[in-house]
Formats: sequence, structure tokens, C-alpha cells
Amino acid sequence: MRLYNTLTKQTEEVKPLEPPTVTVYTCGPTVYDYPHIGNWFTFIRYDLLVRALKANGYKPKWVMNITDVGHLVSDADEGEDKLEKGARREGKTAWDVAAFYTDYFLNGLERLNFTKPSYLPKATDHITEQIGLIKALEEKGYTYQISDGIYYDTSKFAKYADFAQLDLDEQQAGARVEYNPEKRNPTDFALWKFSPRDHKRDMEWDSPWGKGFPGWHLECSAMCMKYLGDTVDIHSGGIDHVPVHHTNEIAQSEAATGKPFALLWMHTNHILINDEKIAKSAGNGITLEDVEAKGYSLEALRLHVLESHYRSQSKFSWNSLEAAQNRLRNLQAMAALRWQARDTVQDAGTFALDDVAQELKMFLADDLNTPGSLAYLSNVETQLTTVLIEKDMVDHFVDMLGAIDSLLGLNLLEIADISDESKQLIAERERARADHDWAKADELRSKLARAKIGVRDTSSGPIWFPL
RNA sequence: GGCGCCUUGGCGGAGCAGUUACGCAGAGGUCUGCAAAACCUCGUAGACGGGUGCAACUCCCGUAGGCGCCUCCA
Repeated sequence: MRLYNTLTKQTEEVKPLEPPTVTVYTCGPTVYDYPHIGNWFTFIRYDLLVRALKANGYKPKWVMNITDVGHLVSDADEGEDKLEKGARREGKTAWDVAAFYTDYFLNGLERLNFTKPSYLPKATDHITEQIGLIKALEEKGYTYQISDGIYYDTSKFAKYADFAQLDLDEQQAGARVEYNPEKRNPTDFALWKFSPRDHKRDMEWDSPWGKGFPGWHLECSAMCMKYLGDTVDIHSGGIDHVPVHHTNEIAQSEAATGKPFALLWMHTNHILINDEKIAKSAGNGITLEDVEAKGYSLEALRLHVLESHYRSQSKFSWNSLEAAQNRLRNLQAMAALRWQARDTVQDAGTFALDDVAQELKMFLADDLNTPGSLAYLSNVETQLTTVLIEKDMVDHFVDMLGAIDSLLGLNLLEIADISDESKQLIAERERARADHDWAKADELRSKLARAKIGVRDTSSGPIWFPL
């Protein structure tokens, strides 16, 4: 399996430290509000990564964290904690807000048919580990204290700028934010922030340096190392994390352990809506509820994610979701053939159902080429809907659907057989057609359509499909 | 100001130096009692201008436009 590695800027073979296990860390959500569709796009892409790894013989150990403290609203450690801000907005405590949106997120993973991560650790459950990491950094001389917290001195980590190819001097010149003048370097970041004197935070902990809370970047390093070891095989997240969050994770982790933090870094590009990135301020933060309210299924959303490559900046619109929904319907029509096998079919051809899984797997093994896998699947669909299924092919056909589902998560196996009543209507319509009672035949077709069942007539009899 | 990316047919969206990506929508046709089904065909796609190749959408240079990051962000 090959993936593009942000670290080396090239596509390379996945080489886990201890195959067949492959450790994967994904930077998860900050649970202060409803995730928008762009967040879900990214997470679905990592679900696909894990599915692809499994299909290609690996045993993924997947950790996705829940950021429930410390994620600051704005710039260089000056801003407010997102959780505390969310709490004020909703008149709750930060703990309540975190619990609510954590539940919402976990529920979303199920609604979207995610592979279950091996661990979904919360930052607030790992304060001890985070303090331990700061201590390690302190012992090695990477930290310093200023009035509002303990900071990491990025000038002590020689290759700080390498990962994101940062030009630190030039950046400084054009920076749009004012940095805390107490900091030694503009890129230095908080490891531990002291609680403010004037009010009590909902979330705060004791530490060797005083009461406060951990900086945002710290949690990922601490939890990744706790669950997956000092060196993780694949570390992943949104492309926006490259210059700051992941750069800082590398700095603090490698400074503490002296080992590479991740062998391969994988980053997903963002989707745009109306050629703009998604931001709450732009009012384009579409949620899963919005998608469903417009009558689109979450499977259609997932299919839409598959239609573009994870490294390209793709566009989202209701039109394109509509297209995905229609495309999904056609795949579901193919899946419905499992209930409608014929004793014999004309020209069964030489189509090899067993090859489908292998082919799809190869597309995904090629840097998650999901658009290629769908193009292939469309060709399969065209052949099968033309040829139909013979009874002794059904087992193979169901296996094929299962393989598609386990790779792409489209729930094609969930397309159920129709009721006996509906089958009788279809049979009745056939009799009407035989009697040339076209009015009755068309009426029955309308009746079936109201039950979301479509019918097409073929030389080997009627075929139904879900509308 | 710095760094990087992108520009493909109505829409979405890939790969590839020379063979149809694919899907959705649309047009024409075939079949059928009819069809909203199915099948076939079609739209003379590659921002623009140069260059290197026998050959470029696919490599190089330039121009125009767009986007992302440098600041919380999937």
C-alpha cells in the first residue's frame, strides 16, 4: 500500500514498524460545537484509510482523540479556550459542553458507518500524561516560564521549520497577529497555561507549575505516544495542521523521546463551498442534520466523499450531493439484484465477481484512489445490471457486495428484499401486461413507486429496484 | 510580504506524454404496450501565450484568474 507522505513530499510504501500491525493516529474533533460537513469529510477519509489498510493485509490500531480542553479560540496562546467559550455561550459548564458534543460526535461516527477506532481518548483523561511530557521537556531544557504559562522554546529544536518548510524570518515580517512579547520566539507555544487570577475556570488542574490547563498541541503527542508508542506509523489530520499543530507535535515529541514521532504524515485537503472554505463566520457550516433535512442520506454523503481524491481541494454543493445520491441509487439497484436471481440468464458472460474485491483494493492501495475505485465500480454495475444474476451466482454476488461494503462502507448489503405484498403487486402487474390491460399495469407501477419501488421490464422478466 | 497549490466538457471529478476515466444532468436513438427503467451514441473538455518532444490535457517558462497556509481551523 502506498501513501503520500507530507514528511518526505512523495508517495511511498507504507512500512509499519511491526507489521502486520500498523498504528494510525488521527487528530480528532474539538468538541465545542457541531462538526460541519468539512470535518466529516476528513474523518470519513481516515475511515477509508483504515478500511484500505485492513483490506491490504494490515491490522490497524487506530486512535482518534477527542479534544475537550485547551483548544484556544484565536492566536498565539492569547485567546480563550474554545470549551470555556462554548460553555458561556450555552450557559453551561465547559464539562457539560464537552460531554454533549462528545456524545454527538460518537453518535455521528455510528450514523456515518465508521470503522470503530481502537481508542477514542479524551484530553481531559490524560492530564497526567501531558504533565509528564512537559516534565520530560523541562528536564531536557526545552521549556521556559513566563507570566501566563510554560512555553516550548522552538529555537532549541533545530529542525522546527523543516516539516512545513517554514521560512520563520519572512513569516515574522508579514505576520498579522501580535505575539506575546514575553515569548522568546514567535513560534513558541504554550505547554501549560496558568488559570487566570480574576476568575475560576471550569476546567483546571494542579501541576508542578501551578493550577492551569494543558496547551492544545500537547494532548496529541501525549495520547499518541501512550497508545501507539514513541513512533507511530501513520499520523494524520487536516492539511491546516501542517504548519502549526503537527509542526509543534513533532517538536515536543521528538525533543522528549529523541525518536521520530511519525514515519508517515498524511493530510487531507479541505472542501470548499462556493469556492470558500467552510467557516462558521461564513455561515456555511453545514451539519449532518442539514444534509438529512434536505432528503439526502448519509451514505450519499459518504459516496460524495469518495468521488474526490483526499489530497485535492474539492467542492461541495447541494447539486453535487444530489449527483452522489443518484449515483448511490444506481448502486443500490445493483445490490437489489441479489434478491432477484434468475434460474438462467442470457449471456452471463465471463464477468468475474471474485475479482471485484481485489480490484477495488488495488485502487485504494494506490494512495487511496477512491475516484478510481468508483469508476471501476460503475463499470461493474453497468455489466451486472445488463447481465443480471443467476441463482448459482448469488453467493458470490453477496460476497462481492460485502467486499464493497467493507472497503467503502456504502451499506449495499442493507438493501433488503421487498415485501411479499409488493412482490404480489409485481406479479399482478405481469398478469395485467399479459392481458394487455395497460391501464392497470401502469396503475400498479405507480402504486409500487409510492412504496419507493421501481420496476423495469427485461427479457427475463421484471426487475425491481429501490427508488 | 512569504510559502504552496489549483485552473479539465452544463455540474462534480480522475488518471495518463500517444488508447473511453467515471458519475450526475442533457440530447438523439434502440428495445418495450408504454416507460420515469435498460442499452447504445453524442456534446468536437482541457484558462491563455510560448517552448521541448515524432507526439502534451499530461513536461518546462510566462500571463491571467482562483484557492490555501503563514492566526483558531478538517
